[in-house]
Amino acid sequence: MKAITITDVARRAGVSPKTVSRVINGEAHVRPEVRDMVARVVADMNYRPNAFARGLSSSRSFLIGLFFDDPASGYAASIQRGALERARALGRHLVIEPISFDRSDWRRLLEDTLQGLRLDGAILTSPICDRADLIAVFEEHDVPVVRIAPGSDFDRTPQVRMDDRAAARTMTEHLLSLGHRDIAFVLGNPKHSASERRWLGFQDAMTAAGITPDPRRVFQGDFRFRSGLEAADALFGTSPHPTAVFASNDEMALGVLVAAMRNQIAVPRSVSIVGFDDVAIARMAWPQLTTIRQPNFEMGAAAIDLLIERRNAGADGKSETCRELPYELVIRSTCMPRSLA
Amino acid sequence: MKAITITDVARRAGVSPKTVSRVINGEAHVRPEVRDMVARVVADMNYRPNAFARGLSSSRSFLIGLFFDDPASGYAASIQRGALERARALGRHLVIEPISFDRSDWRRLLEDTLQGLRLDGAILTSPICDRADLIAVFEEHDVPVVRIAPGSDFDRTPQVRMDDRAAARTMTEHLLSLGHRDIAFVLGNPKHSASERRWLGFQDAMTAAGITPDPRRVFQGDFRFRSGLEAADALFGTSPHPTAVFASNDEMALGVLVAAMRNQIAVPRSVSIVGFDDVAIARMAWPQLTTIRQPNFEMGAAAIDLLIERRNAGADGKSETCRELPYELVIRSTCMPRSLA
DNA sequence: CTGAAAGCGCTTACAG
DNA sequence: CTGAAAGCGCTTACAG
Repeated sequence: MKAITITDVARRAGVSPKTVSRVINGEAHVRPEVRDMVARVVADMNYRPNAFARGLSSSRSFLIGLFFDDPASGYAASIQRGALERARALGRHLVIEPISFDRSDWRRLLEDTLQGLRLDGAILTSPICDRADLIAVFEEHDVPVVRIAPGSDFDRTPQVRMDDRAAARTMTEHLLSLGHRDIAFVLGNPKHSASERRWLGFQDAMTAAGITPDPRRVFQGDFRFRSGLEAADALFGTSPHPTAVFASNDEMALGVLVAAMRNQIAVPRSVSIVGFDDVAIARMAWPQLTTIRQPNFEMGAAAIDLLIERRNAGADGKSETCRELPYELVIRSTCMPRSLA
Repeated sequence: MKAITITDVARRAGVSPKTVSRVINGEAHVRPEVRDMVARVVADMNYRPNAFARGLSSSRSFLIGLFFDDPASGYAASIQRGALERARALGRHLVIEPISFDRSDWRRLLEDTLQGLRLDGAILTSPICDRADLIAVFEEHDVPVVRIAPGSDFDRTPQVRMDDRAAARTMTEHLLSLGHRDIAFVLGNPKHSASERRWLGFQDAMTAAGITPDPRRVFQGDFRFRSGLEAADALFGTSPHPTAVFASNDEMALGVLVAAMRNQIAVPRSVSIVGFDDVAIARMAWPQLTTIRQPNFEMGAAAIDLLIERRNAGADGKSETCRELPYELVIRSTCMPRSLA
């Protein structure tokens, strides 16, 4: 199948290739009747511009890179899906790129990609979005970056975020409103800046309620199931055990839930458990997990929007630099008022 | 930062651009000392070929498309990860493309991609890999395809698979060896050809053991958690309930597990439950799920291998057309001998 | 084994 | 508002 080129279209339409180019790129300065006519020929001939020719002459690639540390995590998957749908709707393609800082040649690999692919933009997710040396590489190669949930250098790039601290505070207040006072907290992976924000939000609410969190009720986790399980095994080994546990994400909350079962502690009758994220597995547990819904899909889509707006606004033009998306407290079945315990 | 071109390298090395091209592409017919010298200049100058110029002149893109129906499923995520790692190791980039047959213009969207991006190859996953009209579009555009776990038209494209039928038979034999005779089966989503193969494997083992599966113990599911839950609620409403349940994937097995808990049926004491896939959540349940490990990561990587081998072999050359990967029975904690029940 | 010429299919920069 | 010319940075096809 021989591909149709812009020259074929121009010949058939009786105009120059440049005019066809103007029409397909929606540029101004084409008489309406010419525009319509050319558009009709384009559709008739089923013409599609060659992305490589376009990229070569204009150094626009229509390719957006999504950079991940661990592309297989549930967190990454939902962001990816949001970015994917929006990118396709806007005629861009999404290239997935893993970054491994373990490899000493990560920088060379990245530069290969950046120089070879001439990405129109890049999306950086947590935790790699907080590496200043990484961002610098993108800056050197003039690739616009949007970061999702960064924890520092807020003025350096546009960003998409949600208020983890307020969300954790809301969740803690929910537990307090149920009468809980002895609340354990499982910290998230310290590499992710969100971990600290969630911990601060927990403290905010406790302090406001006149409670000083007990250090013996705080456990270091890493956002993985196993760490929640181990924290909770330690927790339930003490007597009395806390009446509620706030895990910094759902996967760890599930670990806490399993530990409770192993230790024959009824949930929520004897202990309330809450998570954070609202990933799919929150509804596959029994009881179903009370959690905070984090709008990952929407954050992925918003990151694409910011990148495109930026591009359309031009280097000088002003465009949005921070989009904050709302969270939501999702009450399901792992909590119960303390007085009924 | 002005990019370095092949001409810059050629000038510095005192050779023609064509010779540099030969070196970076590893072509034959370059004197070893020239090759080494040029390679040194390339490294010194930190030269990286422009993918668009390359693509435009050679119609090779170094881009491989991974096509999904539902890119957010856990199944898709692990295949993606395998494909991603192997593709990057071989200097290819992975573009993720969703296909929605719900949209009447799916074909046009796909053709835009195929003609615009000139993919070097495409990986099709289940269930879309069994759509003959989809495969035809790739054929028309001369894009080599490798399918993962197809259910028909085996001679049409190279493929990566595992023996679902034998795996299901193995799992069933495990249950039979524990003394179970009254085994319920939850069917998978009929759109996926693997669903039927698993069902056949179950029947194989039952028949070989002289048992005719009871139709009232067979439930239609769709691979989603909820369908497992609903099937099992029906199941546990009967008396006596089966002593074992084989769900066609882990997510549904988790649904069965939750249903058992809701119905106060002890697992595995009163009922054994097994799944299929060995996704991450199989270990986040309590008790941990006995299942079949499906090598998704390896299948994604193998698909890339087949695509590259094919390309290197040329249109006429022979290359591998079917790679079957091994499964594994993973015994965890949701099963128990029937005699102890 | 090596290179000069032409071309891939667009867009940029300019002219009118 | 429209177009002719040149060029993007490689590789192909050919010659020697």
